[in-house]
Parts: sequence; C-alpha cells; structure tokens
Amino acid sequence: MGKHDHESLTEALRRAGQKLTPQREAVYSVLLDKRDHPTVDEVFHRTRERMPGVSLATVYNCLETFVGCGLVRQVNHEREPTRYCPNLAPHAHFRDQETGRVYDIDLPPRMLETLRRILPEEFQTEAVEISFHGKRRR
Amino acid sequence: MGKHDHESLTEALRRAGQKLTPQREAVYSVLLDKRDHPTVDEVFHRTRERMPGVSLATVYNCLETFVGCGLVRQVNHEREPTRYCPNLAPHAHFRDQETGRVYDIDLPPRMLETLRRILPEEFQTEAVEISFHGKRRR
DNA sequence: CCTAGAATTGGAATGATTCCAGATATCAAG
DNA sequence: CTTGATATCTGGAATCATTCCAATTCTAGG
Repeated sequence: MGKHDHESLTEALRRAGQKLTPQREAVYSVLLDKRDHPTVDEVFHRTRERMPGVSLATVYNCLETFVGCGLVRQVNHEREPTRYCPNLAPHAHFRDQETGRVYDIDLPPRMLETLRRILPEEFQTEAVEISFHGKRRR
Repeated sequence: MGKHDHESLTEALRRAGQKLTPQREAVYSVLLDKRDHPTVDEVFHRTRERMPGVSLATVYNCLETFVGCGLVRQVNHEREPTRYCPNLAPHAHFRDQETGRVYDIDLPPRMLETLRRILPEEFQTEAVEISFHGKRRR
C-alpha cells in the first residue's frame, strides 16, 4: 500500500470519526493489491496471510466501515456473496455467468446524469447501480 | 386471474416444457393481483390464503420456474430478500431506503440499447439491471 | 502515561434459500 | 377413460453468508 493510499485511508477514517487499526490497514491493502472484486471470504484468507490472527468478523467489520466511509463499493449480483471493489470512479459491473468473475465497465461522462433524469421528481436518488450479465468471449 | 393471463401462463409453461399445476396457477395469480414486488415470504402467505396446503418450498419452486420461463423478474437489492415482479416491460427499479418499498421506473425506448453500447465488444450481454436507491418524497 | 470509548475476537445465532426423499399429480399415449 | 413415466409437491433438515454477542484488547486525545 503506497503512502498516498495510506493517507486516503487515514483521512477517510478520520472524516468518519473512526480509528486507524492494523486490521483496517491490512484489509485495505488487500483490496488495493488485487482489484478483482473479492468476496469477504477471499479478503479474509488474503488478509490472514499477512496477519494470521484476524477474525472473519473483523473482516466483515472493516469492509462495512470502508463502505460507510466511501472508500470501497459493494457489488451484489443476484444472490451471490457480496464482493468488494476499491474503484471509486463511476462505473458499471459486468458479471460473466460462466466464471462468476466481475469486470468494471467505465461509464461515459454524462451517463449517470442521463439515467438520473429518467426518475420522476419525487424520487431522490442516492445511488445508481448498473449491472450487466452474460458471457465474455475471450 | 383473467383468461388472458391464464393463457400466457399455460403458454409459457408449455414453451418451457413444464406442467400446469394448481400451485403454479395460485402463485402466478398472487403475483398478478398485487404488483407490489413481494418477497417469497409474502407470496407464500398470500398463496396460503387461497390454497392453505402449499408449502414454502413449492413457492420457491414456482417462482424459480416463472423466472426461467421469462414470466417474472427477480429484483435484488443489496442483501435483502429477493422480490418478484411480473412487469415484463423494460424498466428499472427504485428502492425507497426508508420503507424498503420498490417502485418500477419506466425506461425511455432507447435506453437499454444505449447502455448496451457502452460495453466493450467482448462482453455479450444477456441482461441489464438498473437500480436506484434513495428517498421518495411523498 | 491514563482512560473512555471503539475495535477485535471466537463462537453462537439468524434467516433466506436449497436440498432431500418419499408421496402425489400431470398429461401424453393407448 | 385408463395407465405409466415423469415432473411436481411436501415437510423437514441442511447450508451458508452474514449478524450478533459478551469478553478482551487497543487507540488516541488529554
């Protein structure tokens, strides 16, 4: 985890009134090191390699905290285990139904704006999720 | 359930090589009678009022069958229980985070087309989900 | 250095969903 | 209308991601 990343973690935690802990640093660095939308379980195992004592509950806690701070996004597809994504730029997700793998899809600049505009005005949107699924030709 | 609806059920089941059963008719009519995106549990209780013997497992089976036939859509938001929706027109969903209620949002004609076009070509889409969440001013 | 409040931990609890094996019902064919 | 092959239904057990809990440990401000 680079210095810059470390600072954005510290900064985001402070802004949300949360403490910096070794566990949070470890989990955050796991997310940054391999940006492949891991499940909680995957994050848990990767974190254990660096910090053998962490508990699953803590990994859940850390991830929830990060989502609350706006440091990472949750990615839910159907009923599958939740995945986590440190890509903060506006993007959609594509899930390959054959491998289960999730890909980030960049959105054109005005897309979210355009989408929001289709909502009747009594709906005040806080978040928009766009997800595709299908097959990815390799 | 009107005659027309009954026929589309029968027809869709036949097309998929499935049988028509009283339970499937009951569950389907429950979905059509109140188009409010019920959870499996809600569908289960409503169905019991008409057919006291149905089992929860059967309600799960029926709903899964309908999804397979293209008669209804699943609506997943975060980790909440799956909801079911008999609206087949292309539309997005808005979830009111205060009540948990889900609303259908009609999509302009070319919207899905436009969205599909942002995918790099190795991605072959089968389905697109668009979901908003936020507060609904009453 | 102290301490209040927050975070971590392991294990138990929850709850939606799936699985199972036996009983029953559908429908195509005769 | 009857029959048989096969799909469906049922209740209960099993699964599994996630949440909860109470006890312990840690963080950071003063």
